[in-house]
Amino acid sequence: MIQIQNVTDFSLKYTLESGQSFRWNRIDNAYYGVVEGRIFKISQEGTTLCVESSASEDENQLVPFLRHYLDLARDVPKLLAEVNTDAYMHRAIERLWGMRILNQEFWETVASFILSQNNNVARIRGIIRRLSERFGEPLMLAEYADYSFPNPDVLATATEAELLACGTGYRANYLRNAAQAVVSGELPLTSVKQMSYLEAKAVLMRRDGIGEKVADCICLFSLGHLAALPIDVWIKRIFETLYLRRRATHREIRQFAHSYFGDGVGYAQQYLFHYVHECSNWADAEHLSLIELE
DNA sequence: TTCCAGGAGAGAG
DNA sequence: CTCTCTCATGGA
Repeated sequence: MIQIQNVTDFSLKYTLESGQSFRWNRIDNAYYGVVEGRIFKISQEGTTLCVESSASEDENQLVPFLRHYLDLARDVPKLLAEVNTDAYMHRAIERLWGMRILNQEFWETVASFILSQNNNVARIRGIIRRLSERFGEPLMLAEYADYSFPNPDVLATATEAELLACGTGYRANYLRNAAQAVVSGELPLTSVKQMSYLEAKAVLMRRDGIGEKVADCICLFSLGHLAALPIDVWIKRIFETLYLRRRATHREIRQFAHSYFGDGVGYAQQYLFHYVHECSNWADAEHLSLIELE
């Protein structure tokens, strides 16, 4: 067991349970998940993270890897201070203090958010679990068993029936086409990782099944582009009712959000998104009464 | 039964 | 450009 000390302004719970990763399971006080081919067991005690890995890696490999994955090197208090611009953001930041944006493996994030469209988190998790069981490699950490996320070449040769059996629904061909594009080099993952936010987003959106919202999720949750702003129905609703107080196009929301929150808009978005889900009675908040929009 | 879920694409206007 | 309809699936 390896410890990561002096981890301040970090919440393992909010980071792993805020809908950016679909691979973590909480058992008692610990989170089990598969990241890039090995199982991690992570628990947080104050400012200490206790980590176990199914791979035989020493502290000098594991700690830098997880610090990057969990975004621990970022000055989050400074970033949050910059987007703490109103009472509502203040509440979200206070409530979810320490939530960070993960830096997840690129291909898994591409595939996961292709599957996320018109879907809910519980079902997305189930689909990804079944895909991993069916097409991934088995892994063990003590008594805990899981599977690696399947590589593009495996999914590229899967039949539609096999993908449908995992519950992908009509997204099966989107997933397989993306996998084939990675294999063929049409979607060059390593070079996309080097691109700017807007370049990477444009390349991703050339794939069938990746629109603006999914591309932004990939850019934000995998590539570290904090200027990315995934606009789903809830983020749209928040900006329309709380900030703009009128119906607005995605373009208008995007423009407002960038001028209002600045470069850390992606982080701000994640706090807003998770806050409305954590507080399911968000409409009851006295300052956020639902406004009738024509 | 209908509605909804971290949407996207095709078609019409 | 915007609006509308449909897509597969399962839980509420």
